[in-house]
Amino acid sequence: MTPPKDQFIHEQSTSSDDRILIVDDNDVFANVLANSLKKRGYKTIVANCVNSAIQFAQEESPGLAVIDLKIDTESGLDLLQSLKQINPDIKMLILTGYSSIATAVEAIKFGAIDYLCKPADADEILAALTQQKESSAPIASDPPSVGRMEWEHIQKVLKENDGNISATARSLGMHRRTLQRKLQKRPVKR
Amino acid sequence: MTPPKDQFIHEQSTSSDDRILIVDDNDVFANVLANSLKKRGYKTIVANCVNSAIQFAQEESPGLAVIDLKIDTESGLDLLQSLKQINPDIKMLILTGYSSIATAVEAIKFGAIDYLCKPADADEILAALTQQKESSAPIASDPPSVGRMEWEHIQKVLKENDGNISATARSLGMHRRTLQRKLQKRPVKR
DNA sequence: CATACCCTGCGACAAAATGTCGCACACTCA
DNA sequence: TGAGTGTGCGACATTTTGTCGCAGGGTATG
Repeated sequence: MTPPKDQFIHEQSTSSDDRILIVDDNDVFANVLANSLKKRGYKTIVANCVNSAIQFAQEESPGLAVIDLKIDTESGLDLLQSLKQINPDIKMLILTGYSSIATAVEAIKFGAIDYLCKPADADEILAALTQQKESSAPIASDPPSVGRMEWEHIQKVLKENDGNISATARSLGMHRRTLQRKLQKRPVKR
Repeated sequence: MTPPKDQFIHEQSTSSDDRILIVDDNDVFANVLANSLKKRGYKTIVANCVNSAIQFAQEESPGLAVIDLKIDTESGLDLLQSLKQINPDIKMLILTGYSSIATAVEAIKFGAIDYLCKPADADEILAALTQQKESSAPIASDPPSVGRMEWEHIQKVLKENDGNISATARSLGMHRRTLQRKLQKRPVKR
């Protein structure tokens, strides 16, 4: 219901700020995100590897980009630089499940506008991309509770480990017993 | 915004790159660090509050600065901007025990050269300040622990609420007392 | 200047969650 | 068949929360 902007974005130089390049080697994730963004009135371009991302950037010159940190064996950080070279005005954002302070610092240095951790919903991503800091901020609904956050994260890692509870616990640095108990409990509200 | 690209800095204008301003409300820590840096041939200036830091920056115009994220009740993030105004060429670095991606992103955006977590030794700090670091992409192999995830999420929401603890607790559906306790604790590693 | 509100730090104590050990049992691979 | 790994779960010591409550600071407002 809410078309993108309504303010002062007339001069959008050569690139259009309503075309978003999504780069993620996980097709499912990329497409889900693409659809969410489309619903909000943006055009999306999905790339699942660095090369096609670069190609699309040159051909379509999107004004915005959402990039995974780890694209197969390649680094989203490197891609940041490539895209910036192609279009110095592009607004990029790193979105990752394997976040770390070190990579966040590098990402920003390389010109990323923000660095978000999965899971992040489309609204959050758009807010970061369009840098809608404050002013009229209609206070987006409450953020997920910490419990919800934890649950999501556990589920994600669990799937990465093919449901192996022991491996998940190790990877998360948590005791298997505790993980078991958490899994038995509530999917957590809110 | 910070133009991430830059290499040769011959003209070091008015400021000298061998004078380091250290800002930390913990005198013990500040002095220990100061001594370590002195041993390595640098001149140091220690400030334990925002005001004196600004004053020293104006009087001594140091070329480098190591700033704690939390200086008593004030934010090192704000100080970054003040110092940058006084001397646009200053190379600043945030050093904190309460690190988070949210604050790291802001620090870099505000012009910090790097963002390190305590404990960090003098060599590490110098390497970052003089930008001698190997610029590789150390993408994590394990996902963040649930504890880390929680910490990051809390920090993000806290930032959205301008540091208001009560509001953050409400928005997170968590008890204020509990939030306070979590914030006092150090963020978990990994 | 009194009053009302909201935020903050922190002590105290019971309730709930987690860390740890340990054991039984299933399954797979060489 | 033995070694290695995964799973479910009981039991119990520790920790971490949930709650109350109080005191102090800051800020509007009548």
